[in-house]
Amino acid sequence: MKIGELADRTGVSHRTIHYYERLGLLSPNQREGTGYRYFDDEAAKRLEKIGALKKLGLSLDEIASVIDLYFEDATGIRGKRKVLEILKAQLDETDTKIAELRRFRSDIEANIARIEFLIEEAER
Amino acid sequence: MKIGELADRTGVSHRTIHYYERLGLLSPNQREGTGYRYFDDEAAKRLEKIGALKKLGLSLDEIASVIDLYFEDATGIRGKRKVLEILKAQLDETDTKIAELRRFRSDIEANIARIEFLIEEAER
DNA sequence: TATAAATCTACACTTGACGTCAGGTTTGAT
DNA sequence: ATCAAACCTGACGTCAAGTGTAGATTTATA
Repeated sequence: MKIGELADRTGVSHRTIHYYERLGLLSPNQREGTGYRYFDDEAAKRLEKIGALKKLGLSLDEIASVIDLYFEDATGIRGKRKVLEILKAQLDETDTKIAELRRFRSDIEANIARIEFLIEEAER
Repeated sequence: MKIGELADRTGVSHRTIHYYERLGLLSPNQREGTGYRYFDDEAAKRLEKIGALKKLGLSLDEIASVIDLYFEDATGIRGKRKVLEILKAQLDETDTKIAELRRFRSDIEANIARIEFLIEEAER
């Protein structure tokens, strides 16, 4: 598919796709003589994954350095250990983030309880 | 305490503190004739909370509009219900984010398992 | 009392992540 | 064949979130 369709399907603007390409986050699988970019379905999946990683707070640079891990094919065992390392680091980071969110969550709950108490008290 | 100490204690640069003040995220509790800013302990807590909210992905503008909820004193029951609403919305948001992170986490785990399998296979 | 360190204001600069615009090429529909 | 729509590149603009710098003032210390 061409860039327009990819943009429509993913909700990512074509200029943003250009930009991501320049950063090495994804690349069209062929450009033939004409200059037009042609993408396959994986490109759409990559864009989705990029969005998810962004939501996690990763910068595009950080994403660029890990995105390929999610789309490696089964061939090429070379470097797999390193991939494993990086993935495990990501796992740790994710756990940390979850823990932080949990703490934040109970903070909010405490605040809610406090306010609810105040309201109740005021109503009596 | 003066801005330097606050900066040291929170790890937020004095320039950033100035910047936050301009955005209405926090304000020194007095400035007397001299022009120097003097902060109390609450300022440090506010900076911490700002950091937490940023980590949740809130913009400084959004933070400015909710930060006070966390530091309201017990007086003034007026509007408490609204505060409650906002806090509950935040709670929901937080839950959503936690859920997203969990999904992301199991994604990573799946990838780790896949790669581990590949390595093991290659070693045999 | 001198002088170095901390602080002030105001303005300019930076970086990341895009968006806009202009001028040119390619494609698709008639 | 033509002509609009889609695409290309490159340069510039923008917005958020800061950071840097200069010149002046205030405070702390020897």
